[in-house]
Amino acid sequence: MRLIVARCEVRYTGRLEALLPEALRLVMIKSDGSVMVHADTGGYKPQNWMTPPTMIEELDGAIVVRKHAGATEDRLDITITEVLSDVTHDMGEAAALEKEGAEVHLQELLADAPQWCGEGFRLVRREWPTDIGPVDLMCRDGEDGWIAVEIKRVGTIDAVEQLTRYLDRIRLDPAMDACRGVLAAQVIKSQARVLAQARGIDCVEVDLAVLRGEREPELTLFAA
Amino acid sequence: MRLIVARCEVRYTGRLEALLPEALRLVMIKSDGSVMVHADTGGYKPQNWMTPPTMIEELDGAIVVRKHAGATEDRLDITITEVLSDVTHDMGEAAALEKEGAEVHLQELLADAPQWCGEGFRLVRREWPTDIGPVDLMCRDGEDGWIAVEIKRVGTIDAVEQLTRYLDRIRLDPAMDACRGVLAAQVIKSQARVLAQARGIDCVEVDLAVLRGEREPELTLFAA
DNA sequence: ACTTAGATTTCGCCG
DNA sequence: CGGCGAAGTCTAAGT
Repeated sequence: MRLIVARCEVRYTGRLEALLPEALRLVMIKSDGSVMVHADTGGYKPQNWMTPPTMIEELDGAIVVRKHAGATEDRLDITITEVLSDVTHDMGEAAALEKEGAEVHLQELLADAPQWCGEGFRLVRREWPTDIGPVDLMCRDGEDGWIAVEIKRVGTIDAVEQLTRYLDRIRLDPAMDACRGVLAAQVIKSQARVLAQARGIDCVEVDLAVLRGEREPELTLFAA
Repeated sequence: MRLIVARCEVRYTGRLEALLPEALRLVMIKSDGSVMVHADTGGYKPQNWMTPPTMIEELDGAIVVRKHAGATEDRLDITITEVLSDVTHDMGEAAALEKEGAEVHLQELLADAPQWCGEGFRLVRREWPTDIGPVDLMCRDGEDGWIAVEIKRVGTIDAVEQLTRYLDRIRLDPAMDACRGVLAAQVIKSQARVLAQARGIDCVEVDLAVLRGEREPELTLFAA
């Protein structure tokens, strides 16, 4: 990884045109060809960048980064006027990130315990195929009724639209014309809840800690 | 901006749980409180990060970054075992990025020349309000018919859904119950085109260079 | 090569 | 502060 702290001007030409006037910035060049230009503020995002695969040329105080982007060419022009620091570190391979709590994980936990999506639910299969894409879970309830379950980390209006499209397709099959829909998410936005209700789709908020059995569900009032 | 090249292990607890096993990485700490952990590969994204506002504590070889995230707390634990480099640069304020070619520019250009959205169109107003959000352009045609125009850089199926939701609301007004819809974009995906046609929504592909008057539209065959 | 869907999306605007 | 829409979104997976 090469780290250049320098006074520079940066121009991007590609999906749009952008110019960074001359100022002190960090230019980070990774061994995979990534190039990022960071200011000391502005948070997470680089002010300018190019993702791999790239071609990097350097002549004099100018760094040109190129990339084939379909028909046209993306191009990053870095003009350096003063170098404060320019160091390269060999970092080798860094182990990958181990994550837990993403949507896929939620789907695994709910597949193992579909009753959290609705009383008496049992799993028929995960990734139930339709001609416009797979439904996360397909279940049946105590009366053998079908239920399509869409799982999100955050349940938005888009999730309701997506589940609606699936239900439209599924119900074309006469054997499943009464298929119900359930949106299951860690958080469900109120607007999504309203739209779901209007379309007869049930909403369920699920708690990761409860699903993992780490925490008891909230106490039921008037429990025996 | 502080740049630390070090062997470290990083743990994130917040919206999910994540662990980065010990390896050589770059820890970037911006003066606005942003913290990013980059590997030498993996492209644009840091392997781990926290966006401002943050609280940063440092004790011995451990850096702890905290942040209030609603009810709970987000936390980044960086455990450093070997420091290869640790430098701080004062960069001052970096000038902001000047962009051109984003959706807002497309909207400005089309607002000035709505005839590119349809023959005889004239603009009534930009950002026409509905109770679920503003329509990009509201126009009327030669027969005084209403047309809601949704503008995107890339026209996808989601854009058609969005415009459909707007039209449903707009047509509730008896004076506008015949309001038509137009999706205008630099590129329109074929799936979006199919869905739009099924819903009676017109699609228009617009060319930025033509809109800016930099280039003539394609020659009309059999022109007089 | 292209399309689709997820993301600790981030970011900005407006209520 | 929450909600919504855009982003040069990026990225990984499937076709």
